[in-house]
Amino acid sequence: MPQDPLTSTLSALADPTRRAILSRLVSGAASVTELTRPFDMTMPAVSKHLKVLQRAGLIARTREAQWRPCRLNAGPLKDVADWVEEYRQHWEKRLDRLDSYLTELQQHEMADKSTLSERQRVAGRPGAIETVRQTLNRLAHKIGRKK
Amino acid sequence: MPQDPLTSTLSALADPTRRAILSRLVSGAASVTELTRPFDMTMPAVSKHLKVLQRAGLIARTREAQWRPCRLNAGPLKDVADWVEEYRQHWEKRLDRLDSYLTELQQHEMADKSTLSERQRVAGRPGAIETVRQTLNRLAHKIGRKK
DNA sequence: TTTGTACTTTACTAACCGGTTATTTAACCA
DNA sequence: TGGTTAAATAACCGGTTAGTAAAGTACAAA
Repeated sequence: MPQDPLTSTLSALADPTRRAILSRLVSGAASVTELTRPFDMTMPAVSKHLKVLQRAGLIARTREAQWRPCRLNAGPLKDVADWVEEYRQHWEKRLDRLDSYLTELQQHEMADKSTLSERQRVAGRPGAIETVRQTLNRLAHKIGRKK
Repeated sequence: MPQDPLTSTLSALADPTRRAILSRLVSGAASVTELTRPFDMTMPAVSKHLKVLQRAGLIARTREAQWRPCRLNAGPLKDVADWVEEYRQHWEKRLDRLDSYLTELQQHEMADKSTLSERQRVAGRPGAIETVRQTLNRLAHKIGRKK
């Protein structure tokens, strides 16, 4: 079952051994033996990691006599960078004070809602403050970071 | 066994459902029921995903009567952005022609090496071209992208 | 042609993952 | 009090993953 590219890239990266391999390949192509050396691990294990990286398109392999050197292919990392970039405004604390103030208000709004039994059914749907927050987010997206 | 933060963040992101949850939380806090709605999945399943996100520090949970609203915490995403940034020069094809030319040379170098049996033992250790490439990489790092 | 080197493949195991149903906890409401 | 709702927890299941040891493949060296 082929998963979408971003998922397979992130899965490949979600392993410290594989990230170390990529970081080694920054300084140039390397054989499997050489890639195995720094790890407390057998060669077949590294061979498997390489297959994962290859299926994610993060490395390319050629044939050179009895060696099968790997070289880095960073292309898929751009997708990761693009994905994470969407969240930059959320970790840079640009509008943070206002945002946490809205969070406060929102909690009170939810609390108020829950005292009205009839309204309970629509709990979880955006209220007025939520709407303000969304507008704010869109605004921040526009002015904060030009795509 | 607690894995390092970057690993647990990337593992959490390596699932389309969890990424969709994060993207939903951009527009504000949400209850588990609300987060479950868009998916063809039971609430316990989503609850598990939320636990993974929480352990990675990507969401925070509070208590509001019988609801347990989640809100986004993008902090750990900065680490991902920082990690991937190290590879930007490798997907932007700035020095690409020169790099692939060096790759060519390097392959010949490896081939030449393998004709000298005595030198075989040091196969995989950087040769002259590799050294050039490393210098080039460091240079590109300095001029290509100011941290 | 034999030997050695680099690597892959196979077969296996233990742990983990993503989902399920059923049960339990906790808060609100009538 | 007893009933309803939100969510978590427990127990389970099938598929995947990360490792191993051992056998197989392909090329080079002597």
